[in-house]
Amino acid sequence: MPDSISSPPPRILCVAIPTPLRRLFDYLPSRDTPPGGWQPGLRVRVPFGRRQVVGVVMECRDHSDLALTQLKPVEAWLDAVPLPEDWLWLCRFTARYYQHSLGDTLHQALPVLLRQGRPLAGRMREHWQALAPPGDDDPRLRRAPRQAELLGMLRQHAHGLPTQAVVAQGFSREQLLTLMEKGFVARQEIPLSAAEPATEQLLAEPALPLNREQVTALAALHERLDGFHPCLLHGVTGSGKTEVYLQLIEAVVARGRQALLLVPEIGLTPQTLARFRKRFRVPVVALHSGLTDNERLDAWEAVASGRAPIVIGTRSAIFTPLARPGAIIVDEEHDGSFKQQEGLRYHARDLAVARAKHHAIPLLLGSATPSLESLYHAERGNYRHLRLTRRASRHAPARLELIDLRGRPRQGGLIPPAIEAIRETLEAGHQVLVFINRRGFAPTLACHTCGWMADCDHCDARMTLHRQPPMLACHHCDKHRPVPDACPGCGSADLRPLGSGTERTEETLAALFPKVPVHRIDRDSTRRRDAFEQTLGEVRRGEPCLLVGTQMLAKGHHLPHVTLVVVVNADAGLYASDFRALEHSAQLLIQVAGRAGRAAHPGRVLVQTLHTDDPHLRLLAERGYDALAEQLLAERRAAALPPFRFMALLRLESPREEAAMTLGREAAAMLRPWTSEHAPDVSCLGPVPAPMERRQNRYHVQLMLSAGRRSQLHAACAQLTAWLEASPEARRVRWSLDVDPQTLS
DNA sequence: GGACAGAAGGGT
DNA sequence: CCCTTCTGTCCG
Repeated sequence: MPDSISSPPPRILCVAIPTPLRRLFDYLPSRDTPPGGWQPGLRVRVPFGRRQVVGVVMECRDHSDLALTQLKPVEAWLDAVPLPEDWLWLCRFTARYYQHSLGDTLHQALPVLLRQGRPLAGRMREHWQALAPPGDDDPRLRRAPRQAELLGMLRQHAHGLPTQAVVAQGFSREQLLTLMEKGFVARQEIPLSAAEPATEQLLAEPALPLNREQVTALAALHERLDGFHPCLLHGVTGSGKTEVYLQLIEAVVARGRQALLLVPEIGLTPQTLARFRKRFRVPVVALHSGLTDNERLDAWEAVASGRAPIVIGTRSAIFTPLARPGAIIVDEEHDGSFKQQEGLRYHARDLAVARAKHHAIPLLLGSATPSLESLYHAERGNYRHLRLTRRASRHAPARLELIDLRGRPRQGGLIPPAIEAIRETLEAGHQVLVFINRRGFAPTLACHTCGWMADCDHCDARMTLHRQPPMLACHHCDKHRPVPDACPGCGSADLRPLGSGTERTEETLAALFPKVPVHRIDRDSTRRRDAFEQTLGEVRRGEPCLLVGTQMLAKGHHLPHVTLVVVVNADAGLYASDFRALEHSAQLLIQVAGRAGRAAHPGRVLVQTLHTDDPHLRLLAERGYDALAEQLLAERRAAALPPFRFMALLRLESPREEAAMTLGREAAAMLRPWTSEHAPDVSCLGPVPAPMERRQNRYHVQLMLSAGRRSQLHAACAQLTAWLEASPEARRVRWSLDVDPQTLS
């Protein structure tokens, strides 16, 4: 030890490392000090074990609990300026709330290139400007109409355009390069941080006129642009929620602030994006899965620097740093895709609430079928409840008509009255949507001689029969095998598909209505990236046709010529063990129903069910989603389920059934006495086998914690994760904690 | 989670 | 005897 009186104490850097370990690691500063000194939020490259990783400095201290000789020095600093403060806050909050490793959280919340240690400052961007004076009949362009068009567009932008904007208009970088060679345009490299030229006019096209309800909702939002003001915008399909978002964003941006809009995974369509880009003259940054790593970093930087005032993105966009936060909007807030279902199991909508509160800015949650959580908050007055009940079209939303499946012959899952309605609709020159929530040809293959069924070898599940291409596939693991010619059990050739999936219904409909095109829309038919958009484009032209699809079709897409929706089977969610199943299937039914009759014609929705007398289904059909939601909330209250109690689920999985169960029992045995002393409000249920215990040859077990108070649940979760991290048995079992689980499966 | 080390199994 | 696979350990 050096003389501690004469030498200043060495400074220690506590660094968050991308590892599941829930702790920080101490390092000595490198010899080279960053220009602004050491401070939290700087990325550093550090030795970790036998490799080098990128970490983030979280604290600068004078002491370490470890001996100095055990500490390694930082290899290099990667940022001169710390990562954005609001982003660091959000990552800290997320890691704490979801009991996840901070290093891992930061890592996931960072664009790939920043994870890899790429510098953030000093990035350049290509910028293109038209050079030549207007001379439209230049011989060098006469045979290149696209280039002429591109040049024309560039001339309209006195300040020039970045490559990204040009590509967004449907031109290519190659065309720009050709124009440069011909001397029509000049290329410039400008620093990304250079401010965008100021736009005097915010709007590129005027806002749409609002109806009275929209005016009231917007006025309520305008009144409170400062401070945390959560609002639930509860509006039926087609009532103009998007226009309210647009005009709220306009107000936010006009005040020099930024707006963040979160949309469900399949909601970020080119149409949606086009609507926002057409409205505003300022840049609208879109964050979706199709971006390259470079584009993603550009977008991140554009928003973090404040250059881009509007961001639209899916779940992970909640982690975009905002230089001047002005409002957060979550569209279709009930949508399941906002919850990440593996690793860091965060809910983007819930983080949006926390973030808006932290920034003291308005929060707008929009939905036609709000989650019970949000309705509960609205009822208690925690959220302001804004309603839009009127549709833009003249027609009221279509009623659900329940039709009885019992004792009726089915063709591709459809019974005669449904087929008859389809025929009438097509003959009237309209389009039909058939909703069936199972892809493949049939849910399984069965032997009619011995009762054998195509079970998956690796899961407690049946294999789905596919025809295109023919195979048996398990939808819970990636296993597939050829379709057997004879029963593997008894050798009989009498193997028959059991039930219907999208492929079979498509086939049946094609046979029943040979003159009408049938489009199937599911994950299998839309593998190719543009296939879906292409089909939708064709459907929007309005010729009579049949659409067969899974929930991909149910959400968000505007299908103005569909006047009949048939739901092949509404029963899946009615009697499921999962306590949210009813809520989710009601939301889905209403969403599907919303596809019918949006424009000139009224719509019909036929719902096939074996349970026409089911009280929940009848309530939904007769009195609508809000009435059912009211009822479900009362049931949740009586059963002490969320949103009346808070929940966390410990999931354990192992190739050996006993290993997971044993660890679950030990965890419960540790937790029960601990909670009775420190968190008496917490109850601990289980461990029990998960609903589908075996998946991909791994056994799944769960332990459920619930509490009336968030703080006590949180304390118990912290205790549990700490115990698991220290437990030697836990290393042989894969475990994860799901705070506010969306499903129990 | 990832990298590695040492132990265990199995084939030539 | 060597090579692959499994299991346990540590990470500052």
